[in-house]
Amino acid sequence: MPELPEVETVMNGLRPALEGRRFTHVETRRGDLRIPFPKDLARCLTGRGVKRLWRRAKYILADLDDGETLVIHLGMSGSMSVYAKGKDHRLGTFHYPRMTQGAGKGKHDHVVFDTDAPARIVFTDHRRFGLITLVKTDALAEDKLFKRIGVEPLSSRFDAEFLVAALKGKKTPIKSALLDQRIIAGLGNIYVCEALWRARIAPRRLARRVKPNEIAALVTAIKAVLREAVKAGGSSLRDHKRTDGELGYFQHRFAVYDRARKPCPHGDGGTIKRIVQSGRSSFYCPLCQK
DNA sequence: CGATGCCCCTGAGAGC
DNA sequence: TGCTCTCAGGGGCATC
Repeated sequence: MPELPEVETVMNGLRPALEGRRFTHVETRRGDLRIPFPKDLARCLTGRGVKRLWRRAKYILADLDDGETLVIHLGMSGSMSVYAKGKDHRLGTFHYPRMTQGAGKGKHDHVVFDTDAPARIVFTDHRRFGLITLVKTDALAEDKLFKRIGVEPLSSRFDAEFLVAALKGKKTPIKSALLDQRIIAGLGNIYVCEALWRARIAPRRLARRVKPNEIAALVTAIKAVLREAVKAGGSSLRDHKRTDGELGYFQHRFAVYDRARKPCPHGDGGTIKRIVQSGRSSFYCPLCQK
């Protein structure tokens, strides 16, 4: 499901329920996700406070007040729902649904976090490709999950010079290189397709054959599409929803993703085509992407 | 090391 | 209605 804009949206939605708050009660249901929950996760989280929430690649990170970080990945189908407890539904600028009976009792609700906001956060993931774990905060960068993660695309370190160097000599198609989290952190299938379309680069081009001026255009396109999508609350296709239950709306602005056989919005008479690259769909316009 | 293919899991939607 | 097939915003691991 979620790429950088969706993860960013979920993280922002969690903020009023988590940041500066304390876990009053935590319950885990089935722990056999991508990696098993740490032993006694529920018991050992209870009573601990969250100092700060942030995002790295497609991970949501909650720094706890005692030197550990709660690490959350939503996989393909994960979501976090926040419910307000008590009379006041409003937490900061967010208006969460009132907690109803059964919140957290669904078939695929794997963890229920109650905090002193007061709020209830429910982690749901029907495909179970997500993960929740704990890592020592000062060892995050060297952790197996993070040590090979590349540059944040919305940071100033991600520029044309960086990407030219990163793609140099790469024999893999440009589409695959952009999906490689060791190079750029947080891009997924949707935003790679959209950025390639904006930069007018065909997804099958070999990375090493893409010219520096095209790479510069690609960097601009990646930053722009991600910023627009974050602003729109991400894209809601199947599973993504915001923590308050509302949908993102960037899917209405897709130029190519999931638009096979539709006209290319560049308006030159091209038609969007779907191809498969390393088992995943790529959407592009054969007329304007060269 | 780099590139590729397969697999993890469940549900939705299409076609028959 | 119900079966079977294909596909899905991710990523790790085995293999060559």
